[in-house]
Amino acid sequence: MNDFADDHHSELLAQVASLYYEQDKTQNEIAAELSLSRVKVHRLLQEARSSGVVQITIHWPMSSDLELASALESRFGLQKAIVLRVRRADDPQTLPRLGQLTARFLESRLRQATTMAICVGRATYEVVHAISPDAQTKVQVAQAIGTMPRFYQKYDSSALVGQLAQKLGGGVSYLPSPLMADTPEAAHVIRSQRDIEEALHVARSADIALIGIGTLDPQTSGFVKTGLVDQAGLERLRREGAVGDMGWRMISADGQLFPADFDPRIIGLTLDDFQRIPMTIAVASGAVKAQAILGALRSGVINVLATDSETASLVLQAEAEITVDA
Amino acid sequence: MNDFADDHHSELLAQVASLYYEQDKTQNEIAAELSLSRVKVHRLLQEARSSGVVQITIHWPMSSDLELASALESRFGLQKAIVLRVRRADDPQTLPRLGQLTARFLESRLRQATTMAICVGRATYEVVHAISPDAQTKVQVAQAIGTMPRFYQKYDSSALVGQLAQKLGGGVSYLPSPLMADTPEAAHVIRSQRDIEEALHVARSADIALIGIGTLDPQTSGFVKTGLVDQAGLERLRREGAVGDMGWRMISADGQLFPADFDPRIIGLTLDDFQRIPMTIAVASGAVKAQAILGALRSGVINVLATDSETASLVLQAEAEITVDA
DNA sequence: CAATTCACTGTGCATTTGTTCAAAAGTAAT
DNA sequence: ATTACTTTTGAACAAATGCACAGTGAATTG
Repeated sequence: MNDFADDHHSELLAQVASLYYEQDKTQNEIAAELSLSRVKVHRLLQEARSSGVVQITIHWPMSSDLELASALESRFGLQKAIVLRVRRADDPQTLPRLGQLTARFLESRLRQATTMAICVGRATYEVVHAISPDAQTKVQVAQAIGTMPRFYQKYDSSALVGQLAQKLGGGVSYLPSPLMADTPEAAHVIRSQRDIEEALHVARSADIALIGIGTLDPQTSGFVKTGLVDQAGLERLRREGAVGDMGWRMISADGQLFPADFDPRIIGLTLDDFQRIPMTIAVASGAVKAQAILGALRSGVINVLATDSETASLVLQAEAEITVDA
Repeated sequence: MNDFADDHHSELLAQVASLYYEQDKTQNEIAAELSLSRVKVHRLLQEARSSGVVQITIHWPMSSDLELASALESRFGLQKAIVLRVRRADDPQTLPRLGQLTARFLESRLRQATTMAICVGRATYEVVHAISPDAQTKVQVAQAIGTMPRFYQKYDSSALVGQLAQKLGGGVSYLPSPLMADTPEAAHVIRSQRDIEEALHVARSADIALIGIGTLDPQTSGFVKTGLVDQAGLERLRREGAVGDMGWRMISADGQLFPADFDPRIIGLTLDDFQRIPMTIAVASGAVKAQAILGALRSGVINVLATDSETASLVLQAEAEITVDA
């Protein structure tokens, strides 16, 4: 009953909105057509806007902040920095847009590549999502870390790998293993399996790697979301000097591998592996990631960083402060 | 150079649009703030709208046409008809919306199911796309027909199956075979492979099947898009009495399997297989599909039909005409 | 170099839109 | 049925918007 009435009402809203916005009629014309008063039409339009029946979206042009980019490049010796210019740091559109920008860069580099290794993550998901299916570069796509448990499906590693390979029209190398074994010994056994050894070898010998950077923020951390580490554990890691992770390898503020207790149990490429890959692209955006990004940049593992202007400023600022202190 | 200027211009457009539409400032206020004349602001807003920097979308409420639905149900002995009410038949939003509506129905039926078979297609893609990832029904998803060649990746059968299984949190049964073998003999060999026999068996014993309905219209036909049949061949099929296809099996106007020359070469469920599945859901929308849908309904293979009100009317009308003639 | 064109600008006025307010129409409780 | 209350309505006015047109200057052409 209520549904019925509601439905009719929002249908009216949509109808008025369509006449006004799509068919460019005046409120008076609409009022006459539907035999309503003009004021009523006006109120319906107001309601349509506020209730979301009419949605007005503004497509900001995507532009890079070249100044910040070259500042990052020279400061950290990067091959390339991609800095998406943003107005507000918390804009929910930032990550998809950064993905778009990064995807374009990646597409341009993929022509000369034969194998690409990828890690899961919200940011890398967006990059893969934004890759054009016409790219068709016949690049082999390799899963660089094991599959995570209980994670939101969208960011599942193997699915991401498959999707990308399909878009690029190339082969896939899955890493058929959990992300983390229960004990270091089990991890050793798993790593020594022929299939897994081979998959890791393929990933290691990639020309390009795409990874995300994680934080120790309990709201954001993939460690908490996957249940691999609890909030208390996260807090302890932070106290002991960890600032974030790259491909699930914890790093400290100075860019060294932080020896987390679970580190030997991870199945996937190590920081050294990533360092040996000719081009390692890290994507990360958001104020909370600034410290982690700084650590990642100092590690020397990254050749290309994609981020937003807000975060880039914070990173550069933090670097300047610490350098002055020292 | 030009890029730079263009970028600045559309940035201005976006800025003005944001101030006007998001921050509800008046054109006069904006003019003052950016030191432009009010007329200029007005013109920028016009340009922003016409150039697509500002996009206004109207979300029509989704409603079913229950009258048409029950007319279809009683006329063709369907378990259920889903009829999306549409205003214009050619609205590009129709298919996604129909997918949404069908997905909701499917989700409600999936709780009692253990296995679901699906066929590729634009319409079924939309249904799968609209399934909520929280559904988590642990249903096994089975690919009901082989994988097509050279098709737009988005509609690739195996990818669709994988995506759905992931959303539903259940297992997958791939059909590792091309859609069509080169000769009937080769098809026979392929079908007799253990893996394929098994995959077909899983699909056949599904509780629910989801299929699309194809037409012989050269613009729309998947046969032409995949290059399996050329336009001339399509024309010949039409002359000989075929009206469309379900899961790549051609049907005639009276709902019989039309014996196309390529039929024995297809690897996938047959019409008889689909008929034996307790609930076969067909999704199809668009005026060009009316004849094909009519044939499909008459075949008795379908238990549930999802379509739009426009197409539903055409189908009922065509049925009435032919019945009167006879 | 003048002439012509063309794209762009802003003034002034007509039209459209937004707001206010008092009256009307519901609603619920006594 | 009466009261006290909220909600909805549209007339009237104020504000904002849209448009036609004339003016400006830069670029192009004879």
